[in-house]
Amino acid sequence: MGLMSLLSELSVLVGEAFAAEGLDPAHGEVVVSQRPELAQFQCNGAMAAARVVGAPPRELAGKVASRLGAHPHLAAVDIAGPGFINLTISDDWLAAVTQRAVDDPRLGVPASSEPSTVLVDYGGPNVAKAMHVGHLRATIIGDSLARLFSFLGHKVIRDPHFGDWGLQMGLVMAEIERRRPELAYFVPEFTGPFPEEPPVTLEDLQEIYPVAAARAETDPAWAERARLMTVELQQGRPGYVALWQQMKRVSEESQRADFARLGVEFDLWYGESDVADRMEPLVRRLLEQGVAEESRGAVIIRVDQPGEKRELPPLILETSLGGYLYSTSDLATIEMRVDDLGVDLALYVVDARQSDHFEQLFRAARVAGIAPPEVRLEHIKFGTMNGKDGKPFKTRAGGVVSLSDLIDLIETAASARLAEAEIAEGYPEAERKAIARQVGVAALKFGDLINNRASDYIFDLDRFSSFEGKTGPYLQYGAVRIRSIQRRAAGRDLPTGPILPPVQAADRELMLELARLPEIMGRAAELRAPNHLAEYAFVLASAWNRFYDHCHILDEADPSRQASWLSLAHLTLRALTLLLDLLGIEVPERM
RNA sequence: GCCCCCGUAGCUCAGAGGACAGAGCAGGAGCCUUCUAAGCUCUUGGCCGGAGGUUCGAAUCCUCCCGGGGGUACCA
Repeated sequence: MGLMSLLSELSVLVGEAFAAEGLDPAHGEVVVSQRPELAQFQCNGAMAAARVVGAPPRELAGKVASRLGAHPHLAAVDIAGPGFINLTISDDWLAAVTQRAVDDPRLGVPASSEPSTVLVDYGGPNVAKAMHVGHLRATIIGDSLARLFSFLGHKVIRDPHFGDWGLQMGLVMAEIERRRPELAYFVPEFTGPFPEEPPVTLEDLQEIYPVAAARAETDPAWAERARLMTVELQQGRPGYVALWQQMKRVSEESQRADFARLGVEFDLWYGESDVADRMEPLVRRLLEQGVAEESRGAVIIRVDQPGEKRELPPLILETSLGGYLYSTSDLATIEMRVDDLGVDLALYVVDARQSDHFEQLFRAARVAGIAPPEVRLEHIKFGTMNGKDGKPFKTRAGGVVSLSDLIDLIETAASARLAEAEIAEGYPEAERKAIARQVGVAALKFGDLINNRASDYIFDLDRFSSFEGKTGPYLQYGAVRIRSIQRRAAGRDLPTGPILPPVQAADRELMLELARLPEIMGRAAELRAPNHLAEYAFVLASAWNRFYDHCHILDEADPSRQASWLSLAHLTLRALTLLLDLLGIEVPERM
């Protein structure tokens, strides 16, 4: 039996008391108290249980409480209100629990007893487009979830799933053709060799794509041309494939650089085109099986089952021109992920606006038998990042803000803040730059991840770069303060020692906060909600900062108390560093 | 029209059916001869969009309404 968390142990304890009364031990679930001035923990089960047996809740709570009263781990057991059982644990036990975390490389967080293969599909860059603010959320939420599931013992596969095979390719190619029809790529019978150098730079593509997208709106004939070019690319026309490969290379270069600045790495670098070979056989098979059908010249799968509450249009697999869509590649990608990668759980970290698409896609995957029932497919949806005006975040000129510009903005703000701080003055220039980068990225990521992912949120550079209060840098600052103490303690050869029972509110509360780590991680994973990690990291850092203020470790006269506090500081740093790592945030040595 | 998401303090946002609804910022009052003040302490501020319902108990679940956003067959 592995380590149990404090809350699970308490729940077992109270559950046994319920069982002794002939009731379901599940009623014994213990949670952190909502009324800290009354108790540390509470159990609400007596009210529900009382209903089952038809007894007065307070009376039942009293019976359970009297069975718990003498337990050596508990310092106080009270009944309050309609039948709350309030619990306060003994300081001795709290110290023992904290010591257990100190001795555990996993800080008391158990690894999953049923490890799965979890694929996280996030980032979603498109060929021909540099990443912009819209990619920020997908990237950092997905990255955080990937890190969390990995820490919890799952096999995680990170895949950005490039958009590289759809109509956007035809649109861009058609626009390049319009401007430079003489290029070899467009000569019908020519099969190469084609020029080594791409005919377009990333800047060109940046300019071309929006123009092409707009032209498709106003010029139907031209749009048709783009569709046709898409189909011909998918069918392997040499000139288009050559051009496509060059555009892809140019785009990927900048995207990898953006991901690198955010400290995000992937295990696979797959895109839609990587399942190109599967699409045609898949569509044919589904037609043969009668799962797919022809309708209005296209091949579709109807996804409305009898009894389905949500009506949805069919999923289109093949256009009337014979082209494939992202629906097709998404379905083929599910097949690949299930058959070749053995995925148990796939998390699609994609904008909430695509929820209909994923509902259609997942239903289609079920009816087609591509995803067996035991494979879980989930759309991890998130809201839009808006500007101060509540509308999608734009530059002053009204353009889309590129991801690298956004990172520049926040790093510049961090540099400015650093320049104001007298303590940073003596640092070498290189270190100051590194700190500005780490602080900037921390502010950006934490500012995003602290929000519930489902809601839209407002990005306000001034607020994000104040670096005070509930921000990424606040957490880094807390951790850095511990490092500073550690350096000084090492300089004076001060040892760490066994955790002693707390002597005041500040160290007791820090220990209590640390004991919540396992439940927080479990909940964050279950809800796929990094904001629970972020919120807890802030609460823990606050508890540390209070402790820092009230308990002066280096001045402590009692050597064993000092050694205990040093251990507590070490543990806090490990917990903070771990949490920040799960949020994708680095901790500087000093700042 | 239909479907999905969101309306919580001046602002930005949390909130696991439970006890008087929380945080950060902003506003007010304090704390640097002591481990980094990017910090700490205290404080002002809310009929949780509205109306019903379920429940011992609802910001949380259900229904309707109002307001905002998004999506709705060959874009991603």
